[in-house]
Amino acid sequence: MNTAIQTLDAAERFCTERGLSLTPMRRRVLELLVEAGGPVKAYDLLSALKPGGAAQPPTVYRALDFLTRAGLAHKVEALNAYTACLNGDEHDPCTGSAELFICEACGTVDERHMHRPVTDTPEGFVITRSVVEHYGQCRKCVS
Amino acid sequence: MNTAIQTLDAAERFCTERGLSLTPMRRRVLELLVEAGGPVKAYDLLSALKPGGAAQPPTVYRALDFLTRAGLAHKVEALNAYTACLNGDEHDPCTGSAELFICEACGTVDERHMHRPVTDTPEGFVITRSVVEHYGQCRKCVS
DNA sequence: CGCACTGCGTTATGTCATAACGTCACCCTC
DNA sequence: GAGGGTGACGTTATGACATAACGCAGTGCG
Repeated sequence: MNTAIQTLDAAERFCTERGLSLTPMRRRVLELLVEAGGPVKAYDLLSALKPGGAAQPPTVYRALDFLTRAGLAHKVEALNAYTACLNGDEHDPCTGSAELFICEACGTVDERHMHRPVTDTPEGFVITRSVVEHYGQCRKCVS
Repeated sequence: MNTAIQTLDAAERFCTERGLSLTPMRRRVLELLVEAGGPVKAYDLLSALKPGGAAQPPTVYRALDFLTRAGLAHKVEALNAYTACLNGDEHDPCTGSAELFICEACGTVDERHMHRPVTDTPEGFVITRSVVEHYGQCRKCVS
């Protein structure tokens, strides 16, 4: 799939612009996330990494930590899984929180960024991070 | 604290009305959640249960499963923790998804129910369950 | 009684994540 | 170019979260 390569290149640019180093390890993990096109478990990434040298859990978790901090990936909290953060072919990683729509039938994740304000906030509450995940069925799987 | 007893009684009524059996074990776990006033880890509940007979993980997880299905408790996904679902003194457990505001300073959870529609849904996507968790600081901890 | 069902005990195991320490490469500065 | 700081990663071990699978007791019902 060609888009994967394009977005990886874009990710590379994104990192260099910001002084972040997208090392081979990190790039490889991002590549796996992009190829998957949906949430992937850390230990599945680990297995996928094995062929080229035995990787250990901390290796993967460090890469995921980097990618999530950089905004190139998200953790899907309710699944204990991780997904790449890409906006189509134009790579423009989200800066804040994202809203995820996860199809429980085919596993794909549709990502939207939160435009809508949180109107029902308790008085004086200051939000620093939000987790918004919707589970259900996508258009294809409903029909 | 008297409200705890009131809400537990209310929970009891709530269950009997619906043909659910709030057994001593389940009631005890709910009681612990209410007393905590915030998210509690499963293994912390387990420790709290120990004094009166050695409990094992499945015991707690079964109780939590019952309570969450009944709408008397929620799992806080991003914390791997659980919290009681109580609306003040009047016990009226939520039927659908809740929106949680979690103070990272004092650990309290403020629960709101989602009145607002999700406007930015992908076309044709049918939502069956939503996880909405906001992290930050409550009014008391900000100042 | 014989049977199904529910709740819970018990043992064992599976799954997810991180602590702690060592090594190497890189870069900066003197 | 020797010393020293830093960041990335390897490695070992362990901690933290969750469930599978089986058995048994109590209850309700034909």
